[in-house]
Amino acid sequence: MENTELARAVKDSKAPAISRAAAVLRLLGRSDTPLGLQPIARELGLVPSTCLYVLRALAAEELVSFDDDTKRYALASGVLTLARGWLRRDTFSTLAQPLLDRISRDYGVTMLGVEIFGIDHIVAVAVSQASSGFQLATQVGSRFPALISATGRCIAAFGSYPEAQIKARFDTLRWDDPPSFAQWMEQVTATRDQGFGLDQGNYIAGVTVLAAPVWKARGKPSHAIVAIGLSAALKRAGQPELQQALLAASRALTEQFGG
Amino acid sequence: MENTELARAVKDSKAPAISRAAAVLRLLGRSDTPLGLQPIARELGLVPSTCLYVLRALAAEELVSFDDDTKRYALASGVLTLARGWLRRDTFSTLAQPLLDRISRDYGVTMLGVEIFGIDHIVAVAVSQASSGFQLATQVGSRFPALISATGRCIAAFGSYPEAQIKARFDTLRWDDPPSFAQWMEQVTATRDQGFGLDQGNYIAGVTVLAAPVWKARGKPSHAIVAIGLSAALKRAGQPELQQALLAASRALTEQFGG
DNA sequence: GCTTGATATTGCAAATATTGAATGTTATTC
DNA sequence: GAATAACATTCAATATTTGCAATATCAAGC
Repeated sequence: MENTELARAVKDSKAPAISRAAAVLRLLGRSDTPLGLQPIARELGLVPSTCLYVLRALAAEELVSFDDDTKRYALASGVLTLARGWLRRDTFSTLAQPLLDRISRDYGVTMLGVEIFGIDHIVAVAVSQASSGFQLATQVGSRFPALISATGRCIAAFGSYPEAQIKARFDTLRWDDPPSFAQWMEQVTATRDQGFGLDQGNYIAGVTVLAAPVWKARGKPSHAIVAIGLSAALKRAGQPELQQALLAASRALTEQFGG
Repeated sequence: MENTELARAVKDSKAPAISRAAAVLRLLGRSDTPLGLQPIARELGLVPSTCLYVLRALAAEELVSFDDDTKRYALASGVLTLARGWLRRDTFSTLAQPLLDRISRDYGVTMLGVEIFGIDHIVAVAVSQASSGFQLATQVGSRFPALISATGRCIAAFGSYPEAQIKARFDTLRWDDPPSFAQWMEQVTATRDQGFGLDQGNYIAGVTVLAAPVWKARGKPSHAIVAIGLSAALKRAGQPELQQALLAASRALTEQFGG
């Protein structure tokens, strides 16, 4: 479990309190309800007293809130203020946001701007929710495996990773309706030709996902923009146009951003 | 400076590394460019070697990024992932977002959902940028003094703070075009009657801000929703309707949320 | 209302993170 | 291009934090 990983991080680091603090913050972020001291300590394999000091320090920094009646801890909005510092300086999310908003509005889809972390994972750094109908809820900061869904096909297509490595990663993915590796590799090839990735109900049944890569520099794409909509709705309402809009936006972003 | 405050936090805490880490994160969040070890240590009054270990621990947790060529540190997207954990569980921002999006679209204004922290400060927890024209850039996580602008008038009007305390805070505010305290108190009274606060170019010249309070429980309002637009544009296009929309949304939120 | 089980909190000894000087490394100046 | 300055990094001694046990506090069950 995470316990052993945390134990290692604590051992190797010269500032173990920080590893513990980060683990606590992540645990609180994962939890759906505020947690008491004991559950936190137990889950992370920490000594309660140590855990208490960590929580107190985090509370003093306004990164966690403490309810004195229930003695429960939860994330506080201080984490948002940290995130703002990141957002403020991220060129991609700033440039992408208006484009995402427009496509989202024009086609009634949820749009994401994601940052690519190699073949490991992607993080949503800009979000524009579909205004109407079914909401496919994703927040800024959401993390996904790199090779999943439409973005995954882009990363495989344009990332020039050895096939063995891709296969190994591919085998760990969880889909609603998993494609075979062969099928998927065909789609990766198609992605290379078309310039965008397409996932029709594989990742989530009934949901179509399109993704187009964005380059900060030559080489592997650094980001992607993603459109997510109900397959039924997209069939009715101009998926071809959406594809063009997505491609145009991704090219514009590479232009401005990669400069 | 912050040095002395940090020094105190470090002394009092049983996990000083965490205070230092938080200070480092905030500094990196404030900075417009990545920073080297020395500037960080100097600014925060930390011993360089200690600061190095803090930065390494934060980097290992993916909360800061490290460029090995330039030896510079910056916030990493891990802070976004933490923020997501908070957003995911915040009822107000979830409920408010669609309402903000709609008003923003209908009236071409930038909409904020803010959380109120007593008479001290407010934090933007949901944002919907005006789609067109001049962008009044505010990100999720942005922090403002509690009594500034239209929200400030709401907090003064509905917060039942002693006037002396309000006056003391008021005197520390910075406005483009500062109202006198007497003028401002009149507007606070008007806010109590109308149910929403109005700032016409005081906070930012040429910009009109409206804010309506939202209650989680009886007593002081816990949140507010805020509309921000260019004064000239709002005069042309239905400020009265916007006021009604804002009031309706704030009442709906109090209903669902406070319910 | 008392007991029981659980939790949060404190004190103390031992392990170890912090410190400041020394060393290696890069960038800048002449 | 050498010398210098600033920087990042390592190292060993010590001041502190950590972990455990003991205590205090709380909630639930009988």
